[in-house]
Amino acid sequence: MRERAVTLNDIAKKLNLSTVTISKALRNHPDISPKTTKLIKSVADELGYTPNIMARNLSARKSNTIGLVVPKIAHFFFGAIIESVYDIAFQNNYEMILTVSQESAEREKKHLQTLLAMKVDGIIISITQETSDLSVFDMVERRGVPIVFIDRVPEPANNFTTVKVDDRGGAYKAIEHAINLGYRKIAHFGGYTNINIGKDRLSGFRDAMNDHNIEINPSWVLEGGFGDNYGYDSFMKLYNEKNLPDLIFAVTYPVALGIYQAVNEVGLRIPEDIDVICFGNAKVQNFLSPPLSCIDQSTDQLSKIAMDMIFENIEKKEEYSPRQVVIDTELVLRGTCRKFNKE
Amino acid sequence: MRERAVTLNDIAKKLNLSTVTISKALRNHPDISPKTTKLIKSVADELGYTPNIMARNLSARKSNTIGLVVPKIAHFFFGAIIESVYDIAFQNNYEMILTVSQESAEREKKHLQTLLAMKVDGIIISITQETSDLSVFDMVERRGVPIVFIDRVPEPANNFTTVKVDDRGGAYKAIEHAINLGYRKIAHFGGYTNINIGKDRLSGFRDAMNDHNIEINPSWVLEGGFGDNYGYDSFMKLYNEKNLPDLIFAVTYPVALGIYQAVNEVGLRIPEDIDVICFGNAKVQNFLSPPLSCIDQSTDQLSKIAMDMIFENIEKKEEYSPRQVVIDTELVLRGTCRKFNKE
DNA sequence: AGTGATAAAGTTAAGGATAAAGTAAATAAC
DNA sequence: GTTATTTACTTTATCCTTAACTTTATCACT
Repeated sequence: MRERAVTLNDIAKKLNLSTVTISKALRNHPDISPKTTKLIKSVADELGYTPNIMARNLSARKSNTIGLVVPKIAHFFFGAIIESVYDIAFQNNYEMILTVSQESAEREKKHLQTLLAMKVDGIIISITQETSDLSVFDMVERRGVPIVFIDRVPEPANNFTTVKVDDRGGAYKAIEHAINLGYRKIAHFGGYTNINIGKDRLSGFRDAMNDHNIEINPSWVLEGGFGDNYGYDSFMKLYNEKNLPDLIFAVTYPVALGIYQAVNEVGLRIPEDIDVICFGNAKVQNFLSPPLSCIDQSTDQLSKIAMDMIFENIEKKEEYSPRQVVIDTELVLRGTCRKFNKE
Repeated sequence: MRERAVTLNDIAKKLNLSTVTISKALRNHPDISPKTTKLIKSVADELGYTPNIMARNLSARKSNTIGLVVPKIAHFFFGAIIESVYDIAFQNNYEMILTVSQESAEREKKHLQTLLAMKVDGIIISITQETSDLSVFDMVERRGVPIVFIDRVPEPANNFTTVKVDDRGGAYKAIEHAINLGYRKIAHFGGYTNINIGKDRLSGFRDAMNDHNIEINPSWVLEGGFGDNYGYDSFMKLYNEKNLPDLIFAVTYPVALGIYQAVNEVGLRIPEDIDVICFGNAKVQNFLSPPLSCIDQSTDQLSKIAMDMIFENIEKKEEYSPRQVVIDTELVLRGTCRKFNKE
């Protein structure tokens, strides 16, 4: 037996009141007397009323929903972002629509259109590796839907509201630390440089090396991915060329995982034979042997700031002007990149 | 400058046609002549029309949205479930609303109500550890909203549609394999037994041991969690008691990770000093040393079957009757649990 | 010429909730 | 005792789209 959902109208009929009175009572509107409100609420409870959110949204021109667009899910960083964005949304009585671009700019655009059509109140997005056409984002802004970029942001960013980590500074900090420990032969397995995270991490590496007058060996500066197979392949390439550095700075932790695997396979040891540090922190790094040191980028902080800006933007609307927030990274030293420094 | 979204009405006015004509044309309804349809579409394009999905949903009493309720996000298994459910939804032109119960039955209930209020067309859920009141699920069914349980299912399950892995069989297979390799001193770090996955994995362990006439050492059968700290603590407990088995069967892979960490800390080696196998497969297991063997439960298969059932149920509606699907597991041997068998 | 069928629109109502404006009765103000 | 203000509701209009029905025009056939 199917049960039709109870509507305001059903309650209204039962009590011989108008739908609007019911609506107001349930929203604690002062128009309605406490006595009636109480009565209405008890009847609503009894009938098992749940508001039809689509109708409410249509009427209110607001959905209490925020849309999230990420390039991937099954990646620790984005998993963590999704989780903390979700948590904050939930605490603020917002629902979240999750969409995944799978690194396709076309899908990304489609998702944004869908989110607009769904009348989300705000959008948080981490763009794809290949996103170059920024006009979609302008369109979103023209529609008056607040959009905040997180971690992977468009460039130039000045017209957009963005939060990201200090990629260049983080990389710089790590490399400088390594240099101070005595490392000289340092490689960088970098990502794509058309996206800020790839470019900035590379330039942090470069700057740190240059500032300390250490020559960069071009054959040690690779470029081309963020995944474990890229780390694996890159290591193997250098290994086969018998051209291994002392330390590899990996652009992401999956790249470092690929390195771990390759190192294991060829029978070398970390950190004795080859050492590794990476950008990005994931819980599993603790369980590797040795535990992997990294540059931590707080996903909680990123999400919190992004969501705060979204909420502020939703309230202010017209007067909100774009801003760019850059948050600090933290060097987390575990079992790698600790030369001369082992307890 | 804020732009109001273009509606059917705007197009209608511009062309001096009725809204309905526009609506029909854009949906390729045969009522409208190809010529007019073409004209309307071009104007819609030019004005940048996007349908208001909330209005459409309200009118159609259907949302093209499916709701997903999981206990956690930042866990490989659920991350993978989310990703593949999302992919299938996307391919079928559905959106996905993700909600996370954080293992709280109360939140779970609230999420289900929200999803109903949002008029999702179907719900996929993996229940919390503490869910005991099944009346919420009955309520969902009475509302005519298809609901499919995935992996963690209520018990008894006969009134519900469920997909899960053969937990008992998978555990049995692993233990039997270990016994055949010569392992005798086998421990089980189990989860909570009030949830099917904890209970069934334990009984697979028990049955395999009994069937091969191997006595179960009660002090090796622990119970109480699915997370890494539980694995860590449990190992440490046995270690301090100087009561270590040869092989530990961990109820989940995070439990195994905790074991890895503890083993490392006390300076033992896997698999030489103590060996591990776990239920559940995650990519990172390949990057551990040694790579962790496990019982693989195909998240893709689980999701695919769950979604197929949801779609079928959405179409059939009234006549759909609950069914329970159990899919097979696969033993994945990597670097652990391979005694006498090392190449 | 008159009937019927078909094509291509148009009209109305419904979906459920809410904002804005309106009304009647009770209370307050002077 | 008349006017102003509150209180507690009700009525109406709106959000935008779609299903179901109706109208008008055109053409074919007897």
